[in-house]
Amino acid sequence: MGGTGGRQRLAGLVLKTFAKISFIGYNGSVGKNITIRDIARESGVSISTVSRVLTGSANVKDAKKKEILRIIEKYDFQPNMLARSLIRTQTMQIGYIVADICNPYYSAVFASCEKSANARGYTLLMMDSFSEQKKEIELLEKLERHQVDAIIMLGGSVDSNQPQTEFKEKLRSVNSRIPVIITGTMDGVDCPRVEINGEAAMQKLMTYLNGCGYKKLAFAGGKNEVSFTAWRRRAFKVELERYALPYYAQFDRPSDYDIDSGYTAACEILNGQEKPDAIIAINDFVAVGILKSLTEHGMKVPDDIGLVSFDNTYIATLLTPNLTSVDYDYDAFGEKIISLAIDRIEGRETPGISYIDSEVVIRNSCRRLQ
Amino acid sequence: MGGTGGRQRLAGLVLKTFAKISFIGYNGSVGKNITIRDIARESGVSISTVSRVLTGSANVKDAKKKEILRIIEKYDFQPNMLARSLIRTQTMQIGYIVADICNPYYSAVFASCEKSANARGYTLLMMDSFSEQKKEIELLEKLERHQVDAIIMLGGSVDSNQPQTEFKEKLRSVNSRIPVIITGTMDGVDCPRVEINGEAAMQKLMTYLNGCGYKKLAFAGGKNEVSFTAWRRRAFKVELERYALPYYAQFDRPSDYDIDSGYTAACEILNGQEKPDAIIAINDFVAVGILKSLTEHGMKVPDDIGLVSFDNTYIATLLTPNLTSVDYDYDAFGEKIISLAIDRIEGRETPGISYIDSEVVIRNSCRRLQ
DNA sequence: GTGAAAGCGCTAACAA
DNA sequence: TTGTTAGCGCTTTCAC
Repeated sequence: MGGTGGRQRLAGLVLKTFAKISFIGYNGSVGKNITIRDIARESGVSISTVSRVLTGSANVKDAKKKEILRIIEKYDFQPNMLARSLIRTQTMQIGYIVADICNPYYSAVFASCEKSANARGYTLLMMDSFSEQKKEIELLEKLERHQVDAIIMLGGSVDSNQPQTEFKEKLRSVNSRIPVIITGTMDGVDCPRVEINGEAAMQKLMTYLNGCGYKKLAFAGGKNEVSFTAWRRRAFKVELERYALPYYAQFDRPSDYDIDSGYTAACEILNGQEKPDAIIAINDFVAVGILKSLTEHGMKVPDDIGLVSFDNTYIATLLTPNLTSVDYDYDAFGEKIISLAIDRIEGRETPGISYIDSEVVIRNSCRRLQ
Repeated sequence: MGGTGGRQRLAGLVLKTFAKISFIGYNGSVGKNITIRDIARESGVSISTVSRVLTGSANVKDAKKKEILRIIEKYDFQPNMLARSLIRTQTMQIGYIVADICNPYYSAVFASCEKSANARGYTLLMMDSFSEQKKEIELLEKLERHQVDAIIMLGGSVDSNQPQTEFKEKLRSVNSRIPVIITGTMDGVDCPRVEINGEAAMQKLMTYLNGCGYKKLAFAGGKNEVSFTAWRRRAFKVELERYALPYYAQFDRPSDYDIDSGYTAACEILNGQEKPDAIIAINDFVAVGILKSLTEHGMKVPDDIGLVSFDNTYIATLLTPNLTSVDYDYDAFGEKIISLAIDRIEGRETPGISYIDSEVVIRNSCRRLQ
């Protein structure tokens, strides 16, 4: 390549020839990728000395150091991380596969992870799987090609309790070479898992509802194929028993995780003669749909009926009334995920499963019954 | 390194010695990074031949190709992109700096960009600047170190019309080496820009409102330091004149871009004797705050007052009533940004500025006045 | 159709 | 404290 910047190479052979004389590169600047070698030449030292000031790996005489830094500054030189990573066999990058970054729950967790990762010198390489299993497998491969130091997976297959042999096989294979951290309850794969303590969350919520005096509880509770959902449904029943509350089969509705699905579930719940006095939504989106349906049925929240949900995304504060919702400690969530990843990267032992705590954030969608 | 996988290196010298015999690596697997060399050896060919089947750059005899692919499959081998990128001086990665990924507007644009980029063989390297200028500068440097082929910036400094010399200088410097695409209206830097056509958006909205028969319009319109905001405010006044509608200074309020700020602005607007008959919010969050305030003032939307906003994020569909909001063509937005980036990467000419169209999505927050 | 060899930009022994 | 050198894993001439 000689004097040609790499970027110009694409322009083809003709340009390449030009380049040796004077290539007018992108934006009219002289196209030339500065390297450590150029810095060394202009500073009058060897490349190792430049490398030393770049990495701080050894002492360099102050005068030289100053001069080198001056030249680096002069060219706004940034060392090539590809080369560094190649030789260190460490990229300081962590892959991040998420089901849907537009979902506020996932973006909140991501933002928290990004902060924790950055604070520890790592960069996240985030990719959206759109919950497609084929895409998840592709992304695992892509991240491996990019030599990420670890991979984090949120949502999608790792939240499912269906078979999905192909995915598990790939996950196992990748995980044998790169630490993979999953959230969600997928088993049969030897990755550290971070999970919201769903039973505890449901317990806290039910304690609150029982304290309010609600007796006839409905649950728009997500799909049973999603494992965390199945667990919450189980916990819901356990808690009903604990407080000696009746279980109404017609109030226990499966749902998807979006607004429409909440709307439909609420319509079904409100269909019969008997009405619940409070509804639990599996997440804030479902609560939105429920609220719409309630409004259409002429029922006021919280006057006529209580409404609560899980996740406490900012959606809960968007609604009128503001929604009482179960909050997870998102900061701790991200921190836990990242520190697990780094523990694995650095060869430390990690617990097979870690739980994230939750807390009921009380707003205005329930009231104290007499 | 010999037989030791890079990842284990961190464990220190002791392990390194072990490694030569039989290193029990991560998760109990034998730690060894498979390389093209291993594949070549086991397939009985040279590394160039393996490289050829990996890249498809030249013909390889079918029998050999099959055997090589078999061995690749056997080890689930993924070629090291660091090495490939280093030699090709091209990473097929595009850096993406965004002000706040948790904001649904930004996450929608990002998701669209990600799809377009992937479809064209590129990967996005997304980083959150949290709107901090210092962080933005750091991220520009980081992305340059990572040798991204281009950089996209959304929100933060590129949306500001304040001085910010330091940032502009860095941006100019980076942009002389790597194509940088910005959204927003920052000038004085020679980057291709993609912008929502704010005047057209305001025009369409005002045409709609005028058609409904609204006469006394209020505008909770964001900060004037944000340049797209300033443009919209200007357009707002132009449109008032066009339809011969009066301008009420007390109805033209600055705001931030969040719920609370919308709430405050609405309170100020509703403070006086005179009331507007419709309020325009600079984005959906602000509309949420306005709606809260209206509800508290006992005003019903759309019966007593109209409410519209910009951005048409999913928030617009969360509210009751569903919000009429100006939608941008998000698919086209992402596609435009990415294709500009790739045009620049590949050395093609690009327009200095490209506009994105908008469209009023009519829902239930306005009505036709008599 | 294939292999040998040079080298992308950097780090880290090893020598001096 | 510094320079020389051998690679990291791959692609790509160049020669056969």
